[in-house]
Order: sequence, then C-alpha cells, then structure tokens
Amino acid sequence: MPEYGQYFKALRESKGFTLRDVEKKTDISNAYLSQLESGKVKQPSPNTLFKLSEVYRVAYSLLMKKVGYPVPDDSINNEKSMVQTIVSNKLGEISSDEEIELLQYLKFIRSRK
Amino acid sequence: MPEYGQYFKALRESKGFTLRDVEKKTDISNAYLSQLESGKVKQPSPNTLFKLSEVYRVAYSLLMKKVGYPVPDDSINNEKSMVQTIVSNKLGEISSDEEIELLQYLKFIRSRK
DNA sequence: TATTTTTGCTTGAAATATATAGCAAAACTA
DNA sequence: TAGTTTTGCTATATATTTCAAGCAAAAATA
Repeated sequence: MPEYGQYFKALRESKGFTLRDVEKKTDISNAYLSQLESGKVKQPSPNTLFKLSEVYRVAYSLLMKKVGYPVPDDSINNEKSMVQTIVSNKLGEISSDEEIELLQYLKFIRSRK
Repeated sequence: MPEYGQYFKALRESKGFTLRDVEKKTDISNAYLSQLESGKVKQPSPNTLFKLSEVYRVAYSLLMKKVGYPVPDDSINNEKSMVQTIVSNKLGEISSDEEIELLQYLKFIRSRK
C-alpha cells in the first residue's frame, strides 16, 4: 500500500475541495480519487497526475517523483516541495511526515475560519 | 492504433538490436516489445519508457512526449529529436515521417556493411 | 422532524499494461 | 540436407488503472 495517498488527501483538504469538486475540475471520477487517497492505487498515470498538479497547484514533476516514476533530469532540481509550494516557506529541509502534518495543520487553521 | 511503434522499431534496428537483446537489457519481455512496436500498446508506462530511453540513448522526456504524456515544462525545450540525437545532424526541423524514414535509411546504410 | 442533498466510500466491470508459453519462419550449423 | 538456434510474433493469463452505479452517514433544508 503506497503512502502518498495521504499527500493527495492533505492537498485536497488544504484547498477545501470535496472529492466531487475535484472530479468536476479534472474529469477523474470521485471513486478513483477516493481510492487514490486511501492508497489503493499503485501508480496513477501521468495524465492523472498532471490534472491533479494543476488543480492543486503543485509541480507536476514533483507528483511524478512522489509516486515513483522517473523524472527528466532538467526538472528534478528546480522544484519546490508541496508544502514549500503552498506556503512559500523558507525553513529548508522538511521531512515527508512533517509535510503531511503541516498540510493537515494548514487545514485546521483555515477551518478556524 | 498509435503510430509511435514505428519509432521504437526504427530506433531498435538502427542500433542493430534484436527484441531479445532489448529484453535482456531492460527486463521488458520481447513479447511486449513486439506489441509496442506494432502499435498494439496505447500508453506504455513511464518506467518502461525510461528503460528504453537508456538503451536507445534517447531523451526520456522525448519518449514521454511521443506517447502523449505531459512533460514537465523545464525539459520540454532542451531536447533533441530522436534522429538528431542519433546522427547529431544540423538540418533543422524534421517531420515525424521524415524521421522514421531517416532511421530506416540509416539502418539500410549500415546493413550495406 | 422529515426530506433532500452532499460526501466519502465500496463493488463490479471495462480497458490497458505486461508476462509466460509457445509457434512458425528464417538463419545457422553439422 | 537434417537438425538446431534465433527471431518476430500471437494467444492466453494476470495485474492495474479507471469508471459507473449505488450505498450509508452527515449536512442542509423544508
């Protein structure tokens, strides 16, 4: 079971989108999105990742790397991590676990209106 | 039926490899490679494309583009086409059909000893 | 409170990717 | 020439992606 499902879920919730919101924006069924977020999908296609990268405003090549696809050399370095993309922070290195936590915290903050 | 199968075939033959040669180098079954080259595969996975890009010494992002996957912005421009990669020519723009023909011609030239 | 809508989720089916086994023709070898 | 090997290919099987339909709990509305 891949763990990056949590990222997609955290990402979606940090934007306040429902599964059906994303379905409308991407033409990816909410059923599939659900499976994606719960780790039941092993390697979503690049096409799927690209659509999600647009909706969530995260670098496409970052999602590619996240799910384990090779990424063209050029685009490997210039990318910011998801949280860095979202909050434009300058904290330097952030671990994966930290990143998920930060996204969830971001959601919490925003839910406090 | 996708047409890029011809590219893979032309590429392989321009290197003088058999299907089973490539199978050994990539761990992709010769059966699958055959289908790939005859246009029976719609969208081979990035992992497969990456292995082939290594064996054929063609830019990975070029193969991604060829089969219709989105490619990260950065790596879109700096790439040479397959034929340009192979013969390092300086003829400028080359159409897809021309490229296949050139590869086949290259093979022919080499077969003439 | 009753009804309707929204939301996340599961199940079942269709499409696609990929492997295993093996066939038939061509090439090689004895 | 007979037998062996190589080569491209097909048929069958399995895994994975993706979708359509629908369910049940929560939220919204009447």
